[in-house]
Amino acid sequence: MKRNDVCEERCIHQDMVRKVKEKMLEEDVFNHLSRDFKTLGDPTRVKMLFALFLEELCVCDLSSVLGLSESAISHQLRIMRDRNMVKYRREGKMVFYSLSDHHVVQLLKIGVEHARE
Amino acid sequence: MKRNDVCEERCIHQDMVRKVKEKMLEEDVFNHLSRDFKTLGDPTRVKMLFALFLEELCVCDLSSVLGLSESAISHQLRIMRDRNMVKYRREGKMVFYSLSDHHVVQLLKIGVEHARE
DNA sequence: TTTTCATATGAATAGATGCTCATATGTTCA
DNA sequence: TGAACATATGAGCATCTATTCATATGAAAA
Repeated sequence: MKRNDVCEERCIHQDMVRKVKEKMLEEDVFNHLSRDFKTLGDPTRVKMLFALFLEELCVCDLSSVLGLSESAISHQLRIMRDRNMVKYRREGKMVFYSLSDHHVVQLLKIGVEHARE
Repeated sequence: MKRNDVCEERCIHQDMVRKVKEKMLEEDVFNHLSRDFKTLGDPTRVKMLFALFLEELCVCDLSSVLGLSESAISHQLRIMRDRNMVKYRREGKMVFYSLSDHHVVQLLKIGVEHARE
């Protein structure tokens, strides 16, 4: 028979655990949160976002700045579009990308501070 | 013959690209940065960090809070120890973990704000 | 010392992910 | 319309990663 939540014994600090469980956020919030961090958790994407923080750029520009294929850049842009981290505007054949969210800028700034220490 | 950086033609906005390239941070900074974000980019780890933000907890407590095996928790703790995101203290047979870095708290807070919108 | 318990860790595996290549879409210009 | 070009996307593959299971370590109690 499987031990259930209530009759935990062993090393568990029941009071602490109960208290923490009550204060934990909803599953969805954690999933959303970790998905956003994961999006920032790739060197290519973080470079792209930093570049877009400096200037609005087209796919070709990003490709040149990062030294990666336009296909690779475009795939990553799609991911960041889906996560609402970048927005775009079309101008003729080109598509210009820029950051869509001020939170991204905040996260980048804090991250850079931390990374530099 | 491969086209080099200087004689790019096509769609590239040379001035912008040059400007952005100059302002880009060092490779190491981006790698460190993305590694930190990646560490936050997993539901299990983000839950663990949030729980540790609420209370100092032992492995067994975290296992109970998250509903995951102690082995899984321990593996994740090791990753976060290596990234200097959590610290620990031994007390008898138990090891208590807590957050080691105020940046982590900042990142979590901004992330939660964003995730909730 | 030996046993017990809390934690740590190595190996294995299933699933996720980033890039490349080929191809499709959509816009401009001839 | 058709050619040229910028971007987007699907498939495939190599790599990475989170968990499980088995085992090791380390501390306390018997």
